Amino acid sequence: MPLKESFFDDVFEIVLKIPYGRVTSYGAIAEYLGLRGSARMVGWAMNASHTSNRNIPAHRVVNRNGLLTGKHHFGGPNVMQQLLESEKIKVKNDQVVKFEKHFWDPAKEIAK
DNA sequence: TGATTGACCAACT
DNA sequence: CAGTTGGCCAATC
Repeated sequence: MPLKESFFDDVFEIVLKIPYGRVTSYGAIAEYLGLRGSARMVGWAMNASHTSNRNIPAHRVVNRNGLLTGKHHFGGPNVMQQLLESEKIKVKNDQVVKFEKHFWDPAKEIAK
């Protein structure tokens, strides 16, 4: 088991562990990795997710406000919202409804 | 090789 | 209350 090849792989692992109908935030992932403050890197990882061989449900990752900041990176402005609504997650005004309810904290759920 | 930017967040002014 | 700054790491110019 090699060490972390890169910061992105760790992010992908976590994102892949997000259960159906749940969402998390960039900051939560970064913080779980002990990189609080580098939430921007999580965004970069998401940007690279589409190049990864794995299918990364990046639509389950939103900003701290539950806002779909990266919706434009899905190939379309509506794609992200559509994907979320497909998982019974309601999105209104580019924002996840009841975000706190759908919020999935890796630090608590993964329980390393 | 140095400077800039990037799907963020929190604190400070 | 809104705009600015600092912070973190990696990739692009």
